[in-house]
Amino acid sequence: MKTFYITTTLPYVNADPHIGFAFELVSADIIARYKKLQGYEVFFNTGTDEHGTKVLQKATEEGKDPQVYTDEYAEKFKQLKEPLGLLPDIHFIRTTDKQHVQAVQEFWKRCSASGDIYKKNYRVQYCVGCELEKTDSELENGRCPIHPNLTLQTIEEENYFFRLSKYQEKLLALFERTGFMVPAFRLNEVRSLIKEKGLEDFSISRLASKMPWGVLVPGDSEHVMYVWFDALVNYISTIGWPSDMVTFEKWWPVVQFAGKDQVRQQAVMWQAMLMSAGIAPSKQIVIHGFITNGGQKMSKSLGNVVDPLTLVKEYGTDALRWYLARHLHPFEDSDFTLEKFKEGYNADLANGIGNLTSRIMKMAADNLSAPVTLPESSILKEFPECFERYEIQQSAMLIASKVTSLDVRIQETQPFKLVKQDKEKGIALIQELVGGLSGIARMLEPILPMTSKKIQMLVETNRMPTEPLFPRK
RNA sequence: GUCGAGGUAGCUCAACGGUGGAGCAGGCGUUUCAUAAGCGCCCGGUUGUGGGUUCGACUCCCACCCUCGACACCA
Repeated sequence: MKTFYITTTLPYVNADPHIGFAFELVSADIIARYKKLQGYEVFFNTGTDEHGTKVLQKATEEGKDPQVYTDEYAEKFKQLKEPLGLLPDIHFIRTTDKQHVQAVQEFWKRCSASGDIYKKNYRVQYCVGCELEKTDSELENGRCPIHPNLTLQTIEEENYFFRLSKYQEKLLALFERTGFMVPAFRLNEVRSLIKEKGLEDFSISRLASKMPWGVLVPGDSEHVMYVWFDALVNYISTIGWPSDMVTFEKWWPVVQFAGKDQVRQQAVMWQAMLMSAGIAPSKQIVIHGFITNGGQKMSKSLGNVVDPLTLVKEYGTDALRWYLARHLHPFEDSDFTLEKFKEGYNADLANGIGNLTSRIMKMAADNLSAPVTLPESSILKEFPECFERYEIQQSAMLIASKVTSLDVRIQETQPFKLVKQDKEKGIALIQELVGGLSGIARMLEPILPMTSKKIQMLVETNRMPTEPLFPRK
């Protein structure tokens, strides 16, 4: 059987799940479901990234043991499955899982054996005000934004480094592979950067005395692995590497979904790490954009983070999935507002799919003596092509246009009248419409699985819905 | 600053150099199978600005203005 392995990134557990991650999960889920329908055996992975400074910090703030803290958070993310309508057999890995930790240590050893890990002094900048280490991106004009009046201290410590520089040429060669990254312009960005600036080795450990919440470096208990190194390995540990190589070989390589802030980590660091460990690169990396809120960046500090679960509670799972699929650009940033969400819901779902189902199935229930037996209705041929290119929005738009064309067909042929004048012709027409509706249901399967099933059930039992599929809001 | 993408109808976006389109929103009309839903029509744009090439430019060239993204450990 053909196999297909797809994964999201693992969200870091220092904040509640937000709509951006829901977008990533649902997008990957739609592709996973599509592949299943195409006859593939599918492995769909997600999980939580649980080690590192920020988690330790958050746990300490809340007066919790980090393990307890991460257990709670992992549960929160696991519980997205139902409300987001994810495949029931989705795999959920935690970077604190024993099997993962062992895999990471083995992975380290492989890289080390390749001569790609070495010790070097590492300079960190330290803000006395925050009593925290600061990364360059956290600084403004070389100063801590919270304590701009204090001079940062430079602390040196010995860290392990990964020999990223060694893989520059190999990475560039990998990037030549067409379709390695979708959309291509993301790859062009890194490619030109590598060519201009080159790649420097990066630090992959921290002192355990300062930051104990991580995977121990094999053979050196004074060091803990930097959370990047640890987390990336999940993509192979989740499918059994290295203990179950049969399973691993069955699924690898992977199609990865990730946000645009992940390009470097997923396309450069992770691919180099795989090369070092002697493992084939990922199959494909698909980079999506961010969701803004009324044009503004969503962030905790701005307090404008959209909670996907609130939307699900009011509108339902498939309503959220529809919005994510139909109204967000797959690769660019898109804006979210409640008004737009509601507008889209009413236009596409209540007035569109929901209403069409009601009107067709009412005619069917009233006039057909038996459920329509369905010939293999043909699906628009552009439809699968959209998914192959990860153009989920396009596929949703095709469905919407199909809905409109059926509405027009009803208007033009007036089967509700015809059936009174020429019963035979009227019935034939209604059967045709039911067939069309069923075709829509089939196209909806990967995107709105529950709605698809509901419509198919109505067709099979020749009934109109007892209540609207999507009540108007 | 360097590199990249883009600025088109109120909003979101389409348009191989050949009379600027769609969806949503808004207005009018109309059908009754349907969720005050549907369908039709209308409204709506000197295509960022200024030059140039061309018989002809949203589309090519130059300049300028503006917006957004990337620029390494943001986990």
